[in-house]
Amino acid sequence: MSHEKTQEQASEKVLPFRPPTRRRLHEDVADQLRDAIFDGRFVVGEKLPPERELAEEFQVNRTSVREAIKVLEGLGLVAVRQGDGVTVRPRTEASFDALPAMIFHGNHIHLALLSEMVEVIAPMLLEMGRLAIERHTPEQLQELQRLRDQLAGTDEDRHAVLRDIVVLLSDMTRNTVWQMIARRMRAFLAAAPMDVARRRYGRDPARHLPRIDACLASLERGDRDAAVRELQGIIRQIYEAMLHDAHNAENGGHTE
Amino acid sequence: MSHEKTQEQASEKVLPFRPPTRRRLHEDVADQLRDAIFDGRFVVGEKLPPERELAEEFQVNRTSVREAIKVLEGLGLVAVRQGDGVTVRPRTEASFDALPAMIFHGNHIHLALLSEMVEVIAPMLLEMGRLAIERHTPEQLQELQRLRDQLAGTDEDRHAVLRDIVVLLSDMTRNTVWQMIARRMRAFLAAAPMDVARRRYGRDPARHLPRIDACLASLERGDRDAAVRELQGIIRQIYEAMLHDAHNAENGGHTE
DNA sequence: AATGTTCCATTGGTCCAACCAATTGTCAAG
DNA sequence: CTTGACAATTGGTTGGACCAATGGAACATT
Repeated sequence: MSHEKTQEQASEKVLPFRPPTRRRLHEDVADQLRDAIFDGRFVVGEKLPPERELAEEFQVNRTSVREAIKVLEGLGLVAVRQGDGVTVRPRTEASFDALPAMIFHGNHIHLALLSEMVEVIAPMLLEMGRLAIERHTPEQLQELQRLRDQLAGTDEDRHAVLRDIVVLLSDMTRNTVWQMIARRMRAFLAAAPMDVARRRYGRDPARHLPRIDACLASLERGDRDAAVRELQGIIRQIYEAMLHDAHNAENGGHTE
Repeated sequence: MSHEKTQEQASEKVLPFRPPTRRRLHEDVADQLRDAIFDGRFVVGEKLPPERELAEEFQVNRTSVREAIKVLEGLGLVAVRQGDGVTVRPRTEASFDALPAMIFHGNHIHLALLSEMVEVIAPMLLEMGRLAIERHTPEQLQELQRLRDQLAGTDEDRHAVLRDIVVLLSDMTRNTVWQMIARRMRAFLAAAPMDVARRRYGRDPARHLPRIDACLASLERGDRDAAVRELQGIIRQIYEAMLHDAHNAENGGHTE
């Protein structure tokens, strides 16, 4: 396994160092345009200013603007037509990959959309876990135990551990597509500035430990149905907590 | 509703005209490179030839190569590092949007991956339908009836109708994320040259009509649980048929 | 021998200044 | 009113130049 040497190993033993991620001009431009679109500064169907104008506005070369627009096009946010211009596409046509930015908007959180996202992710996790319980190998189970212990530890970034668990679950399914989804999910969760909700409500991933242990125990007994039931419990717990937080935040002032 | 004028209306009354899809150079380059990666002509971790070399190879300007690489980067297929080069990333890091090309490879179909895809899509459709049954409006139900009749009709492209049904279901969920997923799904299904399997096995979307009618009947009786059960039946039918086809094709020669 | 330093070729990032090509609206001819 | 030619607008492509980061090789230091 694990011939993935690119970014996989980086999250093997995670230190709190963030990669210097040198920023390229077109990325900056793309981000600003993206935010402008989500802000509603450009309405759906509206045209962006012509490239030459944007280049002048951003004080960069037209090339950088063009590359930025390539990114937006890839995200499904705009449609480009020669001779006509660049028009904003409806949100529902956007790519999955655009969701993090749609939801986490600087300091602001799009709570309604976050709730909908959770509503989608929850059943996905359940199905993924169901398959994982069915198809895992002993080695993977051992690895899961290791992560469980990390979650109990005090030095670790527990949220990072939780994300790794999700990825491990997807590996257990032996399904490439689930693996892809889980990795995108990890990116999404990592991008989430959930510290806000966490600090306010004092959530800690470690609170899932009892249920996780119960699930693992069921697995070792060979009782897969019981394991699935426990899994359902865990996911419902996470699901309801997130919705609850979102609802509270919605009523109790902004998340800034 | 329906302020989405970009591509929504196009699929409203679908004529068998395919848009002239003006092809840009960088798209062609991107496609070729993408295929080369999926073909294994570039191994994971390997570096692509430098931009200048590729430009010469493709007989295009370096700019076009760069824009192509932006696209691949957006799909999560490659990682770009200044001074180092462009390296191929592991498949599991790829974006959802890369899946169609990963599976439908010119004349060839990646059957194993297609099976895994179906395994993922099936439970998604089920959950989507469940929510749709819960939350639909009378107008949407009426629209669904209309589509059902189209499916029974003889003039329509029945597979297109089926895709529209999926999108309508997602609209019924009132969940933006499901809507996004469904629209990407539609694109995926539309890109699928399933004619192959269809012709070989004589599948026709209309064969789902009895179950669809049963489901709609349950809904009108107000019996949502029964409707969900019928829905499960439909999805299982589709699911098993697809897996069956894939398995048969795998054993019975190539799909070319 | 091991380690740290300097230097340089390679490679992506950005810029500029043209010109090509498609789209759209205008306006005159029919 | 319709048609078709024209011109302005806007994205697409090109060639060439220079900047900036990386990684390895040669070299110096310990």
